[in-house]
Amino acid sequence: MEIDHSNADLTCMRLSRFFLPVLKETPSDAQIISHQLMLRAGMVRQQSAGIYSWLPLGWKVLQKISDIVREEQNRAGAVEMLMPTIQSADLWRESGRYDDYGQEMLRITDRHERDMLFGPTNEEMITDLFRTYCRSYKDLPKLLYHIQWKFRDEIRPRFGVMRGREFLMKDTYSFDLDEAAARHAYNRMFVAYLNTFSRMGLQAVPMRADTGPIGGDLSHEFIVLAETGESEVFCNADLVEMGAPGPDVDWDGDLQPLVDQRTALYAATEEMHDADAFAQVPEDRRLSARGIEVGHIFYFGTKYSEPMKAYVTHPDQKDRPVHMGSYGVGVSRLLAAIIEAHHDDKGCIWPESVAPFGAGILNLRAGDEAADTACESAYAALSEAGLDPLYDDTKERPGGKFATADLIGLPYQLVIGPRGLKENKVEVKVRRTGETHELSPEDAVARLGERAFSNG
RNA sequence: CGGGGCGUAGCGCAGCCUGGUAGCGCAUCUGGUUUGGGACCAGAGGGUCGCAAGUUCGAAUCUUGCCGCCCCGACCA
Repeated sequence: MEIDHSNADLTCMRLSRFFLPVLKETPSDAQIISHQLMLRAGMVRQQSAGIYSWLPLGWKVLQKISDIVREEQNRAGAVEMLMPTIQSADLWRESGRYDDYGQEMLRITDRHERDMLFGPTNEEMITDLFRTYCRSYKDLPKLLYHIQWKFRDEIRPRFGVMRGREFLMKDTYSFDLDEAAARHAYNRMFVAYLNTFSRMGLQAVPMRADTGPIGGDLSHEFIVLAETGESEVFCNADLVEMGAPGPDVDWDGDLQPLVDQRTALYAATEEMHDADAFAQVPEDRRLSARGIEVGHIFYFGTKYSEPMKAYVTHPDQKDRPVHMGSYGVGVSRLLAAIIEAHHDDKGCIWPESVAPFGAGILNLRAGDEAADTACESAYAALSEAGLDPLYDDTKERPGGKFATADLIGLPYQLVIGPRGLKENKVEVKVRRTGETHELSPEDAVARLGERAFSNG
C-alpha cells in the first residue's frame, strides 16, 4: 500500500499523542501475570466486576487477534456477519433456554416492558435467521460467524479479561443436511482453530469435551497449557509438539485424517478424564498440567432447529430439522492467554503477529536536533517497510523509555540518541532475547525493514 | 450463593486496637541541576477516609445497616 508522506506528521504514531497510561506499580487486585501486565501496560481499565474498557494499546492487540481469527475463518469457508448484542426474550422462549439459562443471563426490560436480554451466545438468533431464508437442501451447507461482545453474568468474574462478564467472542454456526455433512463443517473448524492459535504463538491442544445430552464424539475444547489455567488437563505430550496443519489444506476434501491424527492420542480435561486410559500413555509422554480454554466446538444436531422449526426440505420432499453446530473462540481471553504464554519479568513479549506495534523508535533526547531528525527519518523508513512503528518522542528519561518499551512488548526497539549518533551508531534491541546490535542508522533501518532480526 | 478479606489522593500503603489538626512512597505541577537502562534538590496541588444512620463534646478510628471490590469453592468462551 502506498503511504502518503505529505501528511506524515499526523499519521506518525508519536507516543506523546498516544494514550498509554502505564503503571510502575502492580495494582493489588490483579492475581495473575496477564492481568497485572494488562493493567500495567495501560491496555485495559476495569469499570466494574468483569467489565473492562479497552484502552488504545489493548484495543490494538485485540484487533490484531480478531483479524487473525477472521482470516482463518474466511479461509475455512465461513462467512462473516454481525448480530446484535441485545436480543428479544421471545426467541429464547422458543428454544426453552429463557428459563434454562438462569442467572447467567442478563435480563433487561425496555420502555414498553418487553423482556430483552444481553446475548450470552447466538444460537437462537442465527437459527431464526436461517429458518427465515433457507428452506431447501439446496440452500445447504451454510457456515456463518460473527465477532461480537457477549455478556454472561458470571457468579465470580476473575483474572481480568480471562473470565470477564463482558467478553469478545467469535462464534460460528454451521447448518447441514445431516450428521455426516455436519461433521465436515466440524472438521473445518477443528483445523481452522489449530491454524488460528498457532498463528498467535499458542500451542493449543484439542481435548474431548462433554457433549451433554447430545452425546457422540463431536465436541472438543482447545486448551492452551499455562500454569495459571483454570482447568486441569491430561494429555499425551506429543500433542503439544504437533504443529498446525497450515493454510494449504484442501478445505473441500477429507479433513478427517488431520482430525484423527490429533484425536487419536490421549487428551482430556478433568471432567472427561479417564485415569485408566491415561495410564496407557507411555510414562515419559504423560503430561498433566493446567490449561486455558480458548476455543470450544460442538455439534448439537437438531437441538435448536427442532423446537424453533428450522426445517429444510430434503430431495425426498420430506421436511427435516437442519443439523447444526457451533464453534466459539474467546477472543478477549486469547489476549490474556498470549501474555500468559509470552512474557518475562519486564513485561509482555508479543508474538509479532499480534504485537501492538511492529517496532519502537526510542528518542533518548527528544529536542536534540540530530536525534529528532534521525528518529523521524527512521520512522518514515520503518513505516514504509510496513512495520507500523511507535515513536517515543517524549521528554522522559532514557531509563523510563526502555522500561516502557519492554513493558508493552515492542518486538524491536530502535534506540537513537545523540551520544551514539556522534559515531553514526544506533542500537537495535530484540525484545524477546534482549540482544542488542550497534549499527549505523541506515543499516539498522534497512535490516529491520527486511526482518533480518526475526526469530532472534 | 457459602467461606474469607479489603474499601484512606491516580497507584501502592500506614493510621483504626487505645476516638482529639489525615500521613508516607510513587505519580502529577512549578523552578533548578541533570540526561544511554524507571535521576537529584527545593517547593506546590490533590482526599465527601465507600455510603447511611447511631454512640460521643468530638468518629478514618467504636456500633449497626447497605454498597462496591478481591480471594477460595460449585458453573463457564
